[in-house]
Amino acid sequence: MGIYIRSFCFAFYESLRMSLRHKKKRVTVTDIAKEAGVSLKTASRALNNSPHVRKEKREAVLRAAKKFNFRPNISARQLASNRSYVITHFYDNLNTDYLSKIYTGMQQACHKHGYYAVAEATDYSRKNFIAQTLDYASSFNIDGLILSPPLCDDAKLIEALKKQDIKLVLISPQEASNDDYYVFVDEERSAFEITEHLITLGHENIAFLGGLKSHKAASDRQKGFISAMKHHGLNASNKNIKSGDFTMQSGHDAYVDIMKKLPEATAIFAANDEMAMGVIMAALNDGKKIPDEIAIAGYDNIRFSGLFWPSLTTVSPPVIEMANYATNLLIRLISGETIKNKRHEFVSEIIIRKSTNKRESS
Amino acid sequence: MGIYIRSFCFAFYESLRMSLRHKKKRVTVTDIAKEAGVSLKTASRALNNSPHVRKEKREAVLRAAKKFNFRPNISARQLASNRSYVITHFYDNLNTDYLSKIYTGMQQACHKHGYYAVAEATDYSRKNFIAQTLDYASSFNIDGLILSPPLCDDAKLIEALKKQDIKLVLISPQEASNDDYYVFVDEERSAFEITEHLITLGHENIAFLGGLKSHKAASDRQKGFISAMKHHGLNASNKNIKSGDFTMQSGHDAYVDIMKKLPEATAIFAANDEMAMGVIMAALNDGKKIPDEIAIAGYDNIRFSGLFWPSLTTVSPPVIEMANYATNLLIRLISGETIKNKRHEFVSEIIIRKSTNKRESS
DNA sequence: GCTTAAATTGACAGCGCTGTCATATATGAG
DNA sequence: CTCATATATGACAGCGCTGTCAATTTAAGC
Repeated sequence: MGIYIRSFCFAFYESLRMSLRHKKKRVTVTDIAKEAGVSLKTASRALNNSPHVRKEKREAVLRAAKKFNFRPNISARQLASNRSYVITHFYDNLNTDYLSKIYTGMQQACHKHGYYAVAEATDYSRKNFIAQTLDYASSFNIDGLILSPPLCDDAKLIEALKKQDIKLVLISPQEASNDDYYVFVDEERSAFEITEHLITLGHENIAFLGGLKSHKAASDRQKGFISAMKHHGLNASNKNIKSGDFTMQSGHDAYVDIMKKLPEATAIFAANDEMAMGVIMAALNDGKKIPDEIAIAGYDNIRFSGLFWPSLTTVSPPVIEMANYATNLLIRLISGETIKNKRHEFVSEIIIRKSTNKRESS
Repeated sequence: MGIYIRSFCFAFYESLRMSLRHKKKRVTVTDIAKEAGVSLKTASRALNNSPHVRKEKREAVLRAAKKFNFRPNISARQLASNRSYVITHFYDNLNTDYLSKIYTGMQQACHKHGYYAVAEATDYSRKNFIAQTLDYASSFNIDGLILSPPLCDDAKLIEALKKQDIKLVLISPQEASNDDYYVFVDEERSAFEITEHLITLGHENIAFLGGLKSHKAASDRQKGFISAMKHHGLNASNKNIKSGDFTMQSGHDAYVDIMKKLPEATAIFAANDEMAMGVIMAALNDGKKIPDEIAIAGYDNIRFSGLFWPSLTTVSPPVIEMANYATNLLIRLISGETIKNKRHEFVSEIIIRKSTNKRESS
């Protein structure tokens, strides 16, 4: 009985399966080659941009491919070349917002090159995590890996992957060794700019609400804040620099604290959006008008910051572009290209919304 | 929608590429067959759960497969069977939270059956949307499609896909025809339950904040609210039923309105989390203590509702499970199984947090 | 035990592409 | 113009699997 149910549930009935193959005629490289008057292999080379093809033949092939709306059969290519054309993003992170953006960027790049993008959740806390990851990557014959925080900061994992000759590109590592390929964003600069935005609006008493010391991004943001303040001859000291733990609640508490010790503050810049939202709630609770009596800025541009009310001025890291770039880089690595610049820096966008400015500009 | 793969746009240098093939010996079906003492084809059948294999042989094959840690080569299988083993989720929705959950559920099911899960953003507003989608699905040889709102409510699209003999399963369609396969969630029941939760806490004057009439889910939620109130002999009329537009701002405005017309209200149930958050902010602004003076419940369990402060009591639809079920269903359809139950109903979980209850239970 | 139908098994081709390697053609030096 | 070298091209095998179909074994019926 148990067995019957089991096989009933999971069996793939061969006989039934057969009936549903659709025999749509596929355009193959052979067709293209025939049309262009070259050999199969030359057509293949032209389609893969091999440099060893004469210009006229290449053009003839590409013309034929276009005419027939040719799409290479990915499976056949995979099988023949012993590559999977799959790029996987390993993550251990619950921020779906961030993950989706990475996936989108990967997909953009993958599409362009005939690769598949796959996102794979891992459980970083497992003890045999590295072994499992290696097993996965090799048994699925993954061509390349994208690693995001916190995985991209695990030196052991990275070393193990490199030893297996798996190409990888890191997104926003806290610190990267000289032979890692990675993309990152200049947090300090963005923090500088958004602070400057507040200063430009006329604020002079601006408080900064930082995060955990161990979090490199948070301290970079703090540096940016300080240098912007100093650059404009304003005060940046313990008096107006507080720290929280990145939760909304801590933003709320920080507001109360700030207003006690620095009642003249007219603007607060929090190192992440959630704390900024906590600040907003506390400020509203306190009867303050936003942004007239107090302006508030955040960091990260989480999805909710645009839906929040009032909508939140914040810093938006170009995650999609970063993932796109990282994936392109990875594909070039896989293809065997030699790449001089192992790192690429991105700059975030400042998104001005109603929590600092009445006229929303985003 | 990045529909066209142009692998030839960017150079893959053949000569360089050659150098990096790693010759790791793969375990193939042939190895398994040899080990198990059967033919290649029998091994293949056993591995694919074909019913036409004797028990002892099947077991021998599976034992051998396990021993060698065999993983079938997906590309070869794709090529030989003219199927892609790819299931794609087409969406046009910016709610990354929701999308990630669907992807997770799809992946769980896909993993189990050796399929790949792919998520593909589409641009529903394009005029040749249907043609492009069909083109994509057929040129990538997609085996099956998952459609979520709003795509799953486009009768024309669905009809066109069916005509192409592409299997599909819908997630939460507003209304589905009799021959669609779909999963859905009982909104009315969950709304009933969460209303009952408020009633159990002792609330008698409960206001409901609904959404747009055109939104079927919103009106189902309203029905659930009304029947729970009536069931407990409480009033549910125009006096305590308001409507908003699903934004935080509208939640805020509704709170003000409710307090004007129904000052004795001690609880508000909003038809989505964003409005509930707007209500919370307005209530805090109004000097009310949550949940002591006013309890607030939402719907959807968006990621932020757990991070919000106070955290929000809400209804959590089992999106991952739904996507998992839908994908399993799809795979069975692809495999040619005949399925009696075309629809499957899910029930949401009520998540009780601090906006209604001091002792958070989640 | 014999006949017939059903279930099980295996030999083999071939999916569409790329790697290999041998051949052909172009280029350059003398 | 010739030979050496670099470059371009093509024939062919085979990646690992599944579909086909024919051969074989088993079960069923009498």
